Amino acid sequence: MKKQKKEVDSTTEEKIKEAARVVFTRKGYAAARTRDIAEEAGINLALLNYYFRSKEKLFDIIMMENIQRFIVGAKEILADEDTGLKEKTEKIASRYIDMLILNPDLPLFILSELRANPDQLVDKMGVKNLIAKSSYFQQLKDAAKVQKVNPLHYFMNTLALIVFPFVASPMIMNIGNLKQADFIALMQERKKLIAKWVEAIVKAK
Amino acid sequence: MKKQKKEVDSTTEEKIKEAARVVFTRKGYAAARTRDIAEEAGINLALLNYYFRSKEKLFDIIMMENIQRFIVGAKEILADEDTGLKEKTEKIASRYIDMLILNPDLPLFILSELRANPDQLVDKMGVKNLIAKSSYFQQLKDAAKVQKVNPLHYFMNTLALIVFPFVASPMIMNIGNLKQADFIALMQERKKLIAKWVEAIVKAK
DNA sequence: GTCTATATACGGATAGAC
DNA sequence: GTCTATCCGTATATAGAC
Repeated sequence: MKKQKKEVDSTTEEKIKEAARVVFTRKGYAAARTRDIAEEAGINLALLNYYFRSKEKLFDIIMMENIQRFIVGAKEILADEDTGLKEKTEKIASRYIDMLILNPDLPLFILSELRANPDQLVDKMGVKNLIAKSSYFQQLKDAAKVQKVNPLHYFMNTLALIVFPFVASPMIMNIGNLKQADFIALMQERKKLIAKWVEAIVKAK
Repeated sequence: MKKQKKEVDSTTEEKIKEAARVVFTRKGYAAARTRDIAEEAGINLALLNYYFRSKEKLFDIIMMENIQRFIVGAKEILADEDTGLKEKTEKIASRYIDMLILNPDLPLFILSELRANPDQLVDKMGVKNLIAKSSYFQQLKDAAKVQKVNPLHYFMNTLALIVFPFVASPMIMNIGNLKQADFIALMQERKKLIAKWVEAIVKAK
C-alpha cells in the first residue's frame, strides 16, 4: 500500500509491526515504550507515528493479529464432524503446543490485556460462537451430561492443561530446575499425554 | 512503628499498602499510577512517598506479600505425612479456590510480574524447596514413576486445573455467558471435582 | 503527619529539514 | 520516506508550609 507492493515483508511498515508484536507481547501495552519498538525495528521513532499515527492504534492492530494467531486453524478441528473427542483433543493439543513453543508470551499477553480491557473486541471475531456451536463443544456437552457436570469444566480443563504451563513457565522452570530446552521437551511430551488425561477426566467416576 | 503500635490496621501506612495492593494487583506495575493508589487510599499523593520513598519500593513490598499470600498455608498440607495424594489435592484445591475467589487477580499479577522480572525474588522465600522436598511431591513422583512420566506434569496439571480458570475468567465468562456469581458457583464445584480428576489422570492408561 | 505547590523526568507525538 | 530536534502532557518525587 505504501511502497512497492510487497518485498518479502521487509517493508518498513512490516518491520515496525513485527517489532511492535515482539515488544507489546513481551511487556504488555503499559510497559512497552514506543522508543523500544523503534529501536527493535531499527528505525526512527518518528516513523512509527508516521505509519501508525499512535501507540494505541498500533497496539490495536497487534492485539487483533495476536488473537487471530491464537484461534487460527482451530475452527476446522473443532467443527470436524468425523472425529471423536479424543482425536480432536489430540489435534488441538498438538497444534497449540507447537504454536506456543514458537510464541510463548502470547497467552499471558492476551489474558492480561483482555482483563485490563474486558470490553475488548473479544467478539469482533466470533470466538464465542466458533466454540459454543462447534461439534467439539457438542461432544463436551454429551460427556458432561453423563457426569452431570457443567461442560464448561471440561473446556476449561483442556485449555488449562495446554496453556497453563506456558503462562507459568518461569515458575515451572525454576521449581523443576529446567533450562529452556528441557521445558520445550516437556511440552512436547504433553502433546500425547493431554488427550489421554482428558479422556480419563471425562470418564472419572 | 510509626504511630501507635497498631489500631486495627487502619493506620495511614496500612491504608496505603492496602490501596497499593488493590491497584498494583489489578493493573500491574507499569499501568498503576501512584495517583490511583493515593486516591484509593483516600490520602494525599505526597504521603505515599513519605512512607515508602518510591513507587518501586512500595511495589516490591506488595509483590512479596502477594507471593506470601499465595503460598501461605500450603506448607502444612504439602508436608503432611499422614494424608494421601487425593486428600492433599482436595485440601489444596479447596483452600486455593477459596483464596482465589477472594483474590481473583492475584495469579495473573504474579505470573505477569514474574515474567517481566524473571530474576525476581522467586527464591528469597524457598518456594522451590517447599514444594520439591514435600511429602506431596514425593507422592507425585511415586505416581509418575508408575506411568513413566516426569512428575512435573502432574504438578503442572493440578496447578493448572486450580488456577487457570481464574487467569482466564474474562474469556470463560464471555464464552459461557456467565455472570460473576455463576463463575464463582462453577469454581465452588471444582473443589470436589479436581481431586477426582487428578486421581483419574495419574491412573490413566 | 499531612497538606499544597512545584521541580524533574519520561514518554508520546509533531514540526520541519533533507 | 526518513531523519533530528523539540514540544507537551503526564507521572513520580520533593520542598516547604502548617
